[in-house]
Amino acid sequence: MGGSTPESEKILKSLDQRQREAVQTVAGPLLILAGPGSGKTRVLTSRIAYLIAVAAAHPSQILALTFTNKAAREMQSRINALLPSGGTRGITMGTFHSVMARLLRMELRDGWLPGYTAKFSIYDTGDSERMIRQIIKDLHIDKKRVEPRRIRAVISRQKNMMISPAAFEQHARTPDNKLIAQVYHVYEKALHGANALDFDDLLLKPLELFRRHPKILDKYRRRWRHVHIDEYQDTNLVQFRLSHLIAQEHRNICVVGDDAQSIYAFRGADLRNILNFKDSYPEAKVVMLEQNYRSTATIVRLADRVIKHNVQQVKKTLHTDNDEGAPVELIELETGQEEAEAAAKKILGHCSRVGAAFRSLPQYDYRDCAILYRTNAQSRNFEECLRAEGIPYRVVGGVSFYQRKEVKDALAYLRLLVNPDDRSSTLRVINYPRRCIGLRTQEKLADYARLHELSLWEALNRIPKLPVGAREKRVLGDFHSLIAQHQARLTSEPPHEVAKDLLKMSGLLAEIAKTGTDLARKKVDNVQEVISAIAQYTQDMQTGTLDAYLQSVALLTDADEGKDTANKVTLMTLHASKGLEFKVVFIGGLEDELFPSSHALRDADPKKLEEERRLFYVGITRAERHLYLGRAKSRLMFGSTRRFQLSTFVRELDDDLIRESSSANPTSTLRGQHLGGGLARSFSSPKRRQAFGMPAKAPRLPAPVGSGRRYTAEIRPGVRVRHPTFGDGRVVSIKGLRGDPREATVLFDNRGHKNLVLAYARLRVLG
DNA sequence: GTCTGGGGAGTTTTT
DNA sequence: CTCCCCAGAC
Repeated sequence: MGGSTPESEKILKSLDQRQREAVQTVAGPLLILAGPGSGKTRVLTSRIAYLIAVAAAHPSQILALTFTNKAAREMQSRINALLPSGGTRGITMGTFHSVMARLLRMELRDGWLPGYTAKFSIYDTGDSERMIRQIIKDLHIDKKRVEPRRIRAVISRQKNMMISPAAFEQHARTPDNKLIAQVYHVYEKALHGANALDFDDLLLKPLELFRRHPKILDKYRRRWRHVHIDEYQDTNLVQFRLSHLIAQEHRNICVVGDDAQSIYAFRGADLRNILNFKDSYPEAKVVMLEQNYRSTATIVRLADRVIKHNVQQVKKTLHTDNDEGAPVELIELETGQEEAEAAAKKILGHCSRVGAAFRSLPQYDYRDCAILYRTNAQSRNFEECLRAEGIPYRVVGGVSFYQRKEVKDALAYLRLLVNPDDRSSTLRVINYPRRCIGLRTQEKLADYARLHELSLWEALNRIPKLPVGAREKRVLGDFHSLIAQHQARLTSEPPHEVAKDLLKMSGLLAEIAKTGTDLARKKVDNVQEVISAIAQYTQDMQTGTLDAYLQSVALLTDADEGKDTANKVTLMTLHASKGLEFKVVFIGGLEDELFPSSHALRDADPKKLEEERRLFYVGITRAERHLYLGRAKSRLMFGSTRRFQLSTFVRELDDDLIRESSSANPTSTLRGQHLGGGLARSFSSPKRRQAFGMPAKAPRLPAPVGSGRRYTAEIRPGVRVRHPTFGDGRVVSIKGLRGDPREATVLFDNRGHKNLVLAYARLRVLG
């Protein structure tokens, strides 16, 4: 193994001693405990390349599980770069969920799991919730008592812990849990009846498959001789069992993770996987990677101090040889808008030629900057400010392409083609667009189906027998033949052609286009894009089937879409930032109840608080050179302005770690730079503001509305405004503070009076 | 039975 | 703004 070849030289060249040790351990269990910025992705990719180049493993023997699809793609291309001869094709790489979905698609063809076919639908959280809502209705449960959202979460948690409906029912003590157990039962049956798998099933079903059919397990044990799992701290019990089943015989399993970066406990991630790795693999070699190559010493020190406040953790000492770098700045301002402006100014300071030159710092690209926040809702302020400043940006998450309503509707039609038993999709489109199949008729259909243990589609196959009137039979028949016809065509014609026709014939495209607005056109374009995506995906007819497309699309996440090639500032949640790095990072909303979230504070559960602190740690360690922490003293939340205290996470830190600063005016940052180590005071108090030549009162909410610099403050009675769908009109009255109106009554020239919530309606002031 | 429109509520994080 | 619910019109 020690033999040195040109390829192994190349692979090992860029690594330090510890990293090399990890890479060269090619057999047996290996646990790599890697701090942030320690080059763990590099180690993982080098190790895989090394296995292929030096240890002569065949690529197809390698299984590499990543946290996101994007990480898998990146890893693939990095490995290819290390192995100029190529030959990496055949590596099984992807997220746990996507790899298992592919496996199921292969194996379910032969009916290994009764009732499921290879054309199963994948239900996302929304679909699951929809099902649960339906079940609650059927069971006549009062929705006020246990809301569907919570039920879904509880059920998911049980599935993550491999607790069956029966087992959950046995241990259910509270009336709520007894109710949920009941729903859980029906939910599982409904999924099965719909030939559908939720996210948890994508992992549970392979487990079941392996248990029931040792032959299949054996096949994969022999196939995947080298198992790699990245972000191991965020795996759950099912994932542990799965990987253990595959690896326990050959024991070539390499896991990489950092307990301090575990931020997905709410989703079932179980730290015991990484903490107790040695229990399952006592002979495991452990390599600690503690040197940080990413961030300045200042940032590393801050991260280290933050995480020291957690009791629950493996002792690790982060260190770095990097330079001190700039101080971390805490920016305290009055409102969320000002905070967003400060972020924009800071970014301009780094990315504009003037700003960078003034500070005699290297000029960065927009793509080197990121704004991170706790909740998706916080992106709005930042977006508006960046737009007003003309700074290009992209928002990761939020409403991503595949989450838009029109896209989901289109996908529901297509899912129905592939898997007609798909109940959630049926209910979604059976009366959309309107075809006179009302709730009563749907109920009767569902009742009939339940009585005879049929799926909705199977019930539709027996329309003459349904207990509905003649008119209803006709409309149901029309719907049935619409789907059936296109389904038949799918066997002989290209999928995108069939999809195009179905979306047209169903009336969906016309329904979306109906209003004729710009927004409508955009929605139509989105649906067209789905059709072209299918065309592209199914070009390779070997693997590119419509069902494969639909299944892969269900597993796409916001973090996967990013085209990093575009020179734009990245906006995303702290969760989505995991694994990424940026030269300049701005973390916004460092206030109690926002970050840490109210949930973590309210429950006074140290575990939850510690997870939030780890999230802060993750955010801090994304920064390579410059880190800014933003905080607003009051913030608009749920429609009213509330005061917030500085985040516990900042208060608990020693003062010398962070420098206070303010960028309420553009030069203050620049000035602050020349103060050296000294403390630039916060500009938030009137006295201080005046001392720095600023108006004593903080300017009132300059909230830009829509594109351009239109502020809600300008909206007052008598003003002419334009609405994207209602056209022009005149403001009659406003609700809320003067200068900070919340709602406006507008008399439109063609539409009469409308009440508009300004936070949502994209009103533009005319003139 | 079905459709329309007004009213009310909704925001942690996500494979 | 979007989703859901409910009353009342057709």
